[in-house]
Amino acid sequence: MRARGRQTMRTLLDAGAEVFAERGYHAARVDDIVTRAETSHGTFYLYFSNKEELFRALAVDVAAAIVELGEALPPITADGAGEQRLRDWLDRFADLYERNRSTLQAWTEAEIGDSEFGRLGDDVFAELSRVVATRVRASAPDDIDPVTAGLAVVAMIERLHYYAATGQVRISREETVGTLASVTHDAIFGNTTPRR
Amino acid sequence: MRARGRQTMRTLLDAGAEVFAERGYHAARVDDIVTRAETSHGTFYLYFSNKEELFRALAVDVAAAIVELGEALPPITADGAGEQRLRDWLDRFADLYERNRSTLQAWTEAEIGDSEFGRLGDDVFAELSRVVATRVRASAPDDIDPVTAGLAVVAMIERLHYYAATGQVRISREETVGTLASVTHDAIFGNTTPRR
Amino acid sequence: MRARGRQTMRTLLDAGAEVFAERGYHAARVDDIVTRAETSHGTFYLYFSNKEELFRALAVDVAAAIVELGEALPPITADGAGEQRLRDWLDRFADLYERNRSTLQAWTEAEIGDSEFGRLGDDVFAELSRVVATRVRASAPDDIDPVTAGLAVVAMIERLHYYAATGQVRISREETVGTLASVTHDAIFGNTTPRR
Amino acid sequence: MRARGRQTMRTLLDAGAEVFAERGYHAARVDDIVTRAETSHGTFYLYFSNKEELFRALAVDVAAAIVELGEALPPITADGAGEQRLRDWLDRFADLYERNRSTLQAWTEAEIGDSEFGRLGDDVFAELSRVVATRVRASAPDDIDPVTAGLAVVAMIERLHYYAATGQVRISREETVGTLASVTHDAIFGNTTPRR
DNA sequence: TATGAATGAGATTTCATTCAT
DNA sequence: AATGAATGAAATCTCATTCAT
Repeated sequence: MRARGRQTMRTLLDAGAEVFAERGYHAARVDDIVTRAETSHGTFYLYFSNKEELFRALAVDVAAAIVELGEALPPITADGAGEQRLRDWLDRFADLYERNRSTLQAWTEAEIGDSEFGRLGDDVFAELSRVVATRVRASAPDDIDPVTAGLAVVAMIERLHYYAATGQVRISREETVGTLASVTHDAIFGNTTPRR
Repeated sequence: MRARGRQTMRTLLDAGAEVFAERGYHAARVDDIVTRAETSHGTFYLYFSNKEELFRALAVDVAAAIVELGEALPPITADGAGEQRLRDWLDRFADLYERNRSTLQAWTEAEIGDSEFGRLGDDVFAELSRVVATRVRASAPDDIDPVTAGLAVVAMIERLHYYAATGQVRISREETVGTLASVTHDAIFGNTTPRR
Repeated sequence: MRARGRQTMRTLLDAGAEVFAERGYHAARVDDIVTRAETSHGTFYLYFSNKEELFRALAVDVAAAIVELGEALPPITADGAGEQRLRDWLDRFADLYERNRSTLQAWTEAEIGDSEFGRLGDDVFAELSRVVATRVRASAPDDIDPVTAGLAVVAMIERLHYYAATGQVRISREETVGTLASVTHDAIFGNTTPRR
Repeated sequence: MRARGRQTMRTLLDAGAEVFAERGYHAARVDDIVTRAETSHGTFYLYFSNKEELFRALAVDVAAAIVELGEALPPITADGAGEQRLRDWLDRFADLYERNRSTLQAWTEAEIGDSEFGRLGDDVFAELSRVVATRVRASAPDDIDPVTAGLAVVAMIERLHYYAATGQVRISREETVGTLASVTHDAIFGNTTPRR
């Protein structure tokens, strides 16, 4: 594939991301995508064998970015510095979510049955949960599984962003990050800030 | 509607719930539903004006049950008794999720764009979050919004069940409930169990 | 399937046979068939999952008729009575070919690669050849295989009708039957009619 | 056209012959041909204005070879020497069929409706039939048309090779040629070999 | 002379919904 | 109250051919 081809593919991917975000995965039509990309159906099928494959191409990239970010999660300590590091990391997560809002939103909808998306999503979540687990392990009570606890935290982080992104609730980015940092840190180390 | 009609409607609702669970809202075909219900297309449209309406009929019931359960959330105290009450409530939530697994799973997928499902889901979540917020308020640090924190917790609870239900991860019901109780209680009151 | 459904299916089969005959298997469009049958695409796919399946339905019937006719091939003797019986049988074959002209013509075109049509055609030819072989066996020279000779004769019969039917050559039905009877009988028993 | 151009054209013709043989005329894609020829769509249309023209280029050559072979059919006599000459000629026909198997196989499928291929094929068959007719004429009974009889024989020869070539039946080349020689000679002069 | 990319007309297929009985 | 049949709009996908370099 030459430069022109790569450019066309890029245009299609971008158009796809936009359309998926606007209309959702299922309601998105290949026709919408090619119209947005100002190209033809024929060209679309030159690069992707169907809508699902284009989505997978988007999802794979995002998955890689999430895993990479997961690996960058720093050790979290019980003190204020630890909470700040957590907050910084969550800020980067928010960046990533914002940048890939459309794909992540559509992912939820595509993730049904035994599609590959599901498995891809699993891998990402499993990886993230494992990383979080290593941070939780040090402090978790004996009777709960750190990996499950990690998964719960990851689920919370992802879903709150999802609700914020879809506009189902109206929360600012700062609020989202701040709340998650506080709740997560408390969940791990206990609530040490002064009560009202 | 006579007894026979009610029976037919019931059969269709049950069939719909199963098919939605298996294939997801979008992939579910009216044909799948009527085949499962051992009836005909004609009959389907005698009771529901379209696929969406059948789903709404399922969703409305579940939504009411969730709101009702939310209202039953007892005051949570920092001590062991408080955590036990939280655990008991989460147990009932697990019951509810299990009983309506199919609808709740499909809901996620249907919840896109500006459909009524989304709004219905919003109401449910908002209501639950508000209730949780009243419990969180007492202990949350000054700088975070209790409603947002409540929403975060609710998101965590719902999503972990979702992952467990779809089999994307393999966690037992006990583990799910236990972890959620522990993490949630810790998030609110701090981790008071002995560290390893 | 009720009476109405059977009628619709019949209409589609008839329309298919006509269209295949007129335009050939490959050039035939589902659209041509439904237009001819005065029905809709939707209805077509209610009865056949694609063009190929409709053709197979036609071909299976014809195949059965040919095999049945093959079984009716009487013992052929060297005398004039034998040739007359052969001629009568070829007349019935001509009837059958005429009645199913369209399908048999299209079959040639569809029969390529490893499609099921090919195998179906094989079975028919093999069966016919075997029957002819039993008649040839009595008189064939030692060094040739009666089944191969039977196949050769069957090939000749089928192809001559095909050429006559497609109009590639202009031969009357009488001429076709007469020539085949004479040539086939001679091939088996030797040319006993007076030379010019 | 320079040497390089001729080479490219040759490569395309060869690739076309292979692909037509494997997949049949209709199922053959220009894409298959250019991939096999390790060249591009652009180049294909530089040498042939369409798929049909490439096929015609192949067919014309084969047609000429068949006509030429037809003219080489020697006078056939009733004695063993005559049958041997016939056998030798059929052997050359088998050579020709083998060499051009791919094109001849595809030809059958392409020959539909009023395409030029049909007419090309007609000419070839007509020519062959006429030649065979001159050999048959001497011995045929009064009531059959020698040209029709010739056509019947030609049809038999061609089809038996076709069946053998497509692998629809499993006959060796020797068996094919032997059977055709025997049956054809018998058809013309009567069966003179000793009966079993 | 060669080619990768683009095209778009047209084919197939699906499926929610309506109809006639 | 029930149903089998029909519909057709809209979606997906294919591929011979043309274009720009």
